[in-house]
Amino acid sequence: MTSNPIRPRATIREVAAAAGVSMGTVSRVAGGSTRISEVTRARVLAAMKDLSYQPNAAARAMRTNISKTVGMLVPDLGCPVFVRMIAGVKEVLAQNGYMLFTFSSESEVSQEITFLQAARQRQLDGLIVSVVDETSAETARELQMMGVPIVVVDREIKLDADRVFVEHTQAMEALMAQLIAMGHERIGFVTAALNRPGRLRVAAYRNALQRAGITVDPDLMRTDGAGRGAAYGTSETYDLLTNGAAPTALIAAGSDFFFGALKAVRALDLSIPDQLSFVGADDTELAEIAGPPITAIERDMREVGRMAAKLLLDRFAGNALPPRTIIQSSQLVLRKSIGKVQPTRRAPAIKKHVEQTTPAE
Amino acid sequence: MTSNPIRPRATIREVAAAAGVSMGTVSRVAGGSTRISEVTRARVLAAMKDLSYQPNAAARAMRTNISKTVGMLVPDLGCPVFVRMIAGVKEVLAQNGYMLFTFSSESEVSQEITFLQAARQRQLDGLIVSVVDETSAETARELQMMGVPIVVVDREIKLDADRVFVEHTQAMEALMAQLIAMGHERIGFVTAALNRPGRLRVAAYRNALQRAGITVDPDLMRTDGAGRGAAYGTSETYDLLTNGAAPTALIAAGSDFFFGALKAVRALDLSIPDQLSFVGADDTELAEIAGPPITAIERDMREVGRMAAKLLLDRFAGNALPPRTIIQSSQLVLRKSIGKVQPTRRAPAIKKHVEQTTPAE
DNA sequence: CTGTTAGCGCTTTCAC
DNA sequence: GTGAAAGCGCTAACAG
Repeated sequence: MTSNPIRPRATIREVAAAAGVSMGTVSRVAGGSTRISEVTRARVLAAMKDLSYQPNAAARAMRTNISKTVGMLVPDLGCPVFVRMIAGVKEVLAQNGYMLFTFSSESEVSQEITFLQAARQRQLDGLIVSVVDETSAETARELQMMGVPIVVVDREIKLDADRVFVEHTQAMEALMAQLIAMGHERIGFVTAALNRPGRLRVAAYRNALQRAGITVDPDLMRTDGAGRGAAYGTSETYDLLTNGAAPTALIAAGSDFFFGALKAVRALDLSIPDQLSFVGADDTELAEIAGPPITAIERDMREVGRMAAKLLLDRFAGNALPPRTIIQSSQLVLRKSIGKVQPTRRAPAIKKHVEQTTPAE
Repeated sequence: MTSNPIRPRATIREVAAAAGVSMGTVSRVAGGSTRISEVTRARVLAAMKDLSYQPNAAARAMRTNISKTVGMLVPDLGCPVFVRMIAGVKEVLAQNGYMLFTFSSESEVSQEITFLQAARQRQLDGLIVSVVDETSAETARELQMMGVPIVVVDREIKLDADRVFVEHTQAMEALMAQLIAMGHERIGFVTAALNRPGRLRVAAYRNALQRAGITVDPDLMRTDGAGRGAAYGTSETYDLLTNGAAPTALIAAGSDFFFGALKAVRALDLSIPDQLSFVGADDTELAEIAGPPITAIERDMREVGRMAAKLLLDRFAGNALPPRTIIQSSQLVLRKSIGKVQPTRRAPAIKKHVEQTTPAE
């Protein structure tokens, strides 16, 4: 029990000396090799514990080209969708002795590039990525050069990689069918159509309307929110609800737009669903707890994370099949925030944006 | 522009050969040394780009003992408080060329230990930690052995390290004063008192009551939520509000208890603030957007993150002063969820827990 | 200003 | 079953 909190970290050489064996033997014990006598193994283990030895990962990685570390790139840690996915990834990875290195790009391509370069420098064994912008050539190039297995989550980019996709169309169509059945014809839609999820949802929105014989009013579609976050949800919702013929129902897809749109609805003091049917997406907690509980499109991102991790582990194990794609469903969860369209439509009272925060005295 | 996407990563030796210089020269260029002629620098840079060279971080770290990487340990990525702190830390670190390696322990000490060991193996240059449990001896031991600068955020653990603390007492006392002034005497309190924030808040709660001459009713205090998350908030709130003499006001401190408690209030269909004054903490977004907006204790965690990162960078720069402690204030943000106590107190109607989610047909 | 060289701590043949 | 030795890719003296 000689603990040396000051002295620099013990090396394999010191452990070897302490145990009276060679460095090679210590390495074999550390690596879990079987071809070691029980007595020496015990002696080495004791020495390791005594010196609180931790193998130097850098040295090991340099020798073996294996870091037992996976990198995960997400655009935003403030979005519950990604937080859940991270939890799922970590769950599977931890069971297999891998560490997860999570990085949020804060929705900036430049940060994304920085991370990918750092990942390459650190020889991460694999990557799970959900990029900010599918169309970024720079990101694509960086990804191409990684030289390690990659799993792409819910993004369409040209890359030799496994994919986990979410099925966005069905839930969106179910939602539209529901709203249309309730008599809604003017349905506002706030989202970002930059990437796969938004693109599919926009397509489903248009298709559903057309199929129902309802003219698509471009003014009701605010699908340019990429990179603008909750503020876009707030401003567009405010605009939709106060300018001209307001929609009778509003869909805000994406956790930030969901939040932002709800904020505008609160500021206008509209009652849900009496004055406005409101639908969110991607934030189960908010949907459950807002007053009233809000109908939303949701998906099991934890499971998506698990799947992504498994695909990656499979590659680590040497699987060399062509890229695979796994598809995970999403659900429409009905809550109290939508209702039949009122026969008499009111034009919402135009109020000023209200600061709802009063500082403590 | 000879790109070799297949070939393994270029080494410094290949770059040297391509540029017709020695490895040492390449290393100097990569390291940004000034003592290099402009012509050779240009040649080397060209070769690097051509081979899309990225220095091997493992090799570099092994040689220099510097990884330009900081580790950050938080208990829960689902808590907005930590997400904001991470953003602040990253902001400052990125400006100084450091990468941030974030790890969530999912409130499990065992995961925390795993991370700390991994951090030691990877020679992270420093750590910013918010531990799950201040009393965990195992965590303390692990931290002691790190051998690199550490900044502790809002936790009281015996450790030779810089600290950033949040001032919890004043906001809590301001809140209690406000509630008491509104006539509340039975004030429920749901939280976890395991760590510094909870402990201080509980103390402030008691003190405020005693100072006002109000007997502290232990049955109103549910301060054992550590590790039990939102479910604890829900069950205790439900219990408080349905058993015996219900409180007229309820404080749920901690983002998960805030959420959980609000869920119970929704299930009981109590109107805020008419039937119950309700106060949350640590989740500004939820507080802003719940119907009605909810009075809450909040703090600028992004700034806390910035401070923590600066303390760490200061140590990297060689500052050897004794440990410092920085204190960041917190605020009581008044919103519409609290009000004067009603002269006639109703006993809340006892209802069953309601599942509020109806699956799509 | 630039080339040469000796390791950093570890794993992995290859002998014994 | 164990030891000895050769590097992995890089940086930091030390020469020149």
